[in-house]
Amino acid sequence: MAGVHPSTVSRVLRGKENIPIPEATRQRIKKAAKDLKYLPDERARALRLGKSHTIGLVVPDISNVFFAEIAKSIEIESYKAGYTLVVCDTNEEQEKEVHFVNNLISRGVDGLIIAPVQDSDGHIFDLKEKKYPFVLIDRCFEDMEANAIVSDNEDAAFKAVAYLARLGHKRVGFLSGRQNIYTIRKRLAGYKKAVEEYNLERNEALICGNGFTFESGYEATLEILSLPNPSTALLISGNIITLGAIKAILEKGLNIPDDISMIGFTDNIVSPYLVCPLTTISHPLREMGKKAFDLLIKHVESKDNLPFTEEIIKTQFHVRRSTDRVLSQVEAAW
Amino acid sequence: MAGVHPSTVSRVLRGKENIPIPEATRQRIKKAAKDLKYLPDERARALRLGKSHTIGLVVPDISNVFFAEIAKSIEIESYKAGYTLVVCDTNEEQEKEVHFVNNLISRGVDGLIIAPVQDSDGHIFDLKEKKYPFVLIDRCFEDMEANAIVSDNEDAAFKAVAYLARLGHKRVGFLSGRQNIYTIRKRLAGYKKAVEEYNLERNEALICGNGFTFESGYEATLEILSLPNPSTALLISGNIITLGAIKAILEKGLNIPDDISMIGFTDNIVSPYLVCPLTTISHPLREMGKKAFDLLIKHVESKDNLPFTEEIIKTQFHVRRSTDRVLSQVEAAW
DNA sequence: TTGAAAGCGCTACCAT
DNA sequence: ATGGTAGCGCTTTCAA
Repeated sequence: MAGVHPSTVSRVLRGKENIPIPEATRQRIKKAAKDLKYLPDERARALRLGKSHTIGLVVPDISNVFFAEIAKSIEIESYKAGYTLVVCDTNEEQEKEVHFVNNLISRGVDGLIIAPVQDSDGHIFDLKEKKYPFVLIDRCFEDMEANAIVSDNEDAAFKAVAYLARLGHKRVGFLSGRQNIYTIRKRLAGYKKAVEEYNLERNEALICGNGFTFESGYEATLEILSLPNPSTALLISGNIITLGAIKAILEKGLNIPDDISMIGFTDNIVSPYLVCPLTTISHPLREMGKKAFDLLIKHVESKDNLPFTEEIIKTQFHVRRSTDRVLSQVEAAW
Repeated sequence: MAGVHPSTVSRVLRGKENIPIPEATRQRIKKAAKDLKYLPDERARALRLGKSHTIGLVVPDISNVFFAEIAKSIEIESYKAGYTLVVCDTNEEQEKEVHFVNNLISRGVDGLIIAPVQDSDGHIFDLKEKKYPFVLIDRCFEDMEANAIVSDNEDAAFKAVAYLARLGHKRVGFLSGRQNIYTIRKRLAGYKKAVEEYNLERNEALICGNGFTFESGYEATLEILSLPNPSTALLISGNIITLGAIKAILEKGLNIPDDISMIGFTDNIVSPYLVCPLTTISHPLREMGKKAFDLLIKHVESKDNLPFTEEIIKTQFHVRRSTDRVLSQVEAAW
């Protein structure tokens, strides 16, 4: 339409200012592009250039605010950096994760951020072998060296149980999510350490649940409350589980926190406004997302083989009391 | 590696069973593919085939459970149908939306589902002009014929206010989100209609707020509570806003629902477990997501120009009382 | 039964 | 200052 060769169009439209092209031609081409509402075909560019300026994010549940927050911060960072983010939701299903990882590679994303399901790791080892840039977030594999941004689950669980112990609790229940993933194993380790150190009741029946759904939280809580000696406090590993637990507690006619104390392992915007203000462990999700993105891009844009980076981020402890609905933030340092 | 021509490999790997290729060759090729961990380059395929089996979803805030639920259901449907979903979060910024829509088209998605920011619509008209398949979800443009799946906001708002009127309220506040979008305009219309019909106090100051953030909910509520005659009930247009409103109400030392009643315009999994169980209007988000996906795919896979479909989905009214934390679902039919 | 060639849209390189 | 050409990886058509 501008009467010039495609290569010339290409040069003008990507603003190669250093190439000598008369202003007249430039304008003609730009006008034509505008009139035609021309959009470059990014597939073709990616094919030609070997770079897509796209990264993939694979999370187990985008409808859980925990991962939605992470996704949001990574989205914001990618936009700023001129990358497009592709988000995939595995629904905690290993098969879907493998599918998505392969699919994303197939479509030429420059790198991946993954919160893995952790029922298997072969596909992740494949990524390493191919030297494909990727960063694990929230969950990592302890027997695998890889880029990872995780939070300090063990320490947080320890401090939470210690806090309950100091309030006088002797039987603390632990509502776990899926037990074979990194975060839960770490939290369980911290829980057990505190149980030892504070000489609380050791009872496997107090460790209950195996899933991140509302129902599993509800049922696990009912189990614990039906014990001959039910726990007087609960440490709860997830946003949605917490709601199931509340339902069970209320149905049993119990009061929170008079009859049973709760600490939630993830904080979110509703925590202060629940039935009873919920004391929580807060994960700096936005920060984790940003760090994961920055780390990934560093690897994507570097020519050399950078060494892997693993960062464990400190959590914070938010004490919330029913007497005050005002959020008070206590440093986890005690 | 299998000693055959790429075209033969292509034929085998995509299971063109009708093409006569000896089983021996087939096995050789499949083995080689497996050993090499070969993954087809979807960019190249898309380029060649003119079809990417990818659809794009553009939402204003993925960290809001409202859109996260929609995203989740669309994700599930696409996976089942063999499509990959690309989710983009515009953060309610028009500029980002235009960027994402163009970007998605550039990368050859087969169709788009959009919950638009609605500060402008030129880029949407462009889609229509190019006959690009797309479906609007949750928010549509009243002066534009297009595929759309929305819920019955006006009716829902009317019934909610009517419900409050029947409880004896005379001054009902309306906490709106961004006022220039479809959903809010419709809700406002329903609100005003009920105010007329039930002869409630007409006062523009009772309509307050312009944003979907926690802060805007907080501040709008403070404004309403600071009126000479504060409202005795609130209709609240959003998940996050609701939390800001609760904060404001509690800070004022008021009790929910004794001093002030609340109805939330979106229901979610935490609604029953807030400070006071929240009566809500529930949008069938999963159903809306599925309908939007099915409609989009119908258009994507049809050769002809199908007529546009606009569907308005009924909402439901969930009455929740502080005396019972058990969810009681009342048909919106009364 | 398989290979060769063309082309999807783009851009880097080499010519002119 | 611009045009031609090749090739990214794939699939389809035609040829053998």
